[in-house]
Amino acid sequence: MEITAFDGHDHSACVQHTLATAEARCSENGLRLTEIRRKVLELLLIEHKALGAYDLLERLAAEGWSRQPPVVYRALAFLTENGLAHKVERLNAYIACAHPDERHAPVFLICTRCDRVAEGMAHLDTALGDVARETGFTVERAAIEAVGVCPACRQTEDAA
Amino acid sequence: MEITAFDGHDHSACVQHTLATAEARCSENGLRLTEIRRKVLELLLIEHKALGAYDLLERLAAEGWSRQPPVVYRALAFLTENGLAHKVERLNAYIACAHPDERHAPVFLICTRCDRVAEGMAHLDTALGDVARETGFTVERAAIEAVGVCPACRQTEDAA
DNA sequence: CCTGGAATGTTATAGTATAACGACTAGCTC
DNA sequence: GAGCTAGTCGTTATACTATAACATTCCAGG
Repeated sequence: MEITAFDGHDHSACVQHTLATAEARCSENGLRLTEIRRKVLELLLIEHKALGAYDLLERLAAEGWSRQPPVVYRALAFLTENGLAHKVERLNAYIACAHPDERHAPVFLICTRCDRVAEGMAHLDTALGDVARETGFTVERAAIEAVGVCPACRQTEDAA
Repeated sequence: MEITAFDGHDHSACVQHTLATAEARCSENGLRLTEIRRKVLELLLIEHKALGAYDLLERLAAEGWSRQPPVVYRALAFLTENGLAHKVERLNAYIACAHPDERHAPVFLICTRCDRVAEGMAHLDTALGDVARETGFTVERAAIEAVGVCPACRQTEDAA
């Protein structure tokens, strides 16, 4: 598993690669990655952290789009429904999917110090197997959200 | 692990027992389970499902409390901070903790058909061990939220 | 073409949550 | 018991998040 949010990495290449992947996946599946949807995904990728809907809306407005909430909520709905982004429920914020190629239950590691969010993957069987089996509950989708301290912030605090 | 939400069980006994446990825990720890906090916990226990803050507020108002949002949000903050209730982020709703005695990461099984929510427990090591180890992220709290179909609803649908 | 479904623009409103401040109370110290 | 202090509660106002509804435009397939 790769988890890049807490590492240094070539970010502009990472953005371009993910956008290209998203375009490919959409055209394969007959989905329309329209200009605004692409732009929202790009904003999420560039920022590389979770952004609130109204924060995104400001950035869209700065580039000439309308400032009406449905503008951004519709784009986010498209992206989340098609596995290109996730909502981090705990933050009421949205983040580009870091693993769009693989079917997975997202695991969000939310740093309470710097607000950055890393996305890992969990296998549902591992995380939920026992519970689901005992209850007979059929899991359709799941997410794990953990709050804590990322390595960088921990190091800073330990030094202090 | 006991998971009672999808079973039949003696509900009034279950409510009384949990309230008694909560009182005991609070007095042990020097916490004040005031009248309104106790009432909110009782409402959550009686309903045995996730309730929205404003839904709770209505019920409180029906029993003579003020209808101002802070009334219920403050009680909910107390209950969630002290492990007596949880917020189900996915639903913006609150539910009494089903396992107040044990330190755990809650696992919510949210039925999309009947809206009932069952709470299981996960061990953080199991659910998050790999991810946390690889990244060096220090997990403070975590929750798993799964949406799907509960056994009762599944049976109904299979029959149809 | 032209037409039907998808996407977008816009207005309005619904739903969720907290800031801020004053009044009151319980428990503590002297 | 008087006075202090921290916590709790009542209230007003407001901030933040999200969607309903409907008109208009776009565009792929017939």
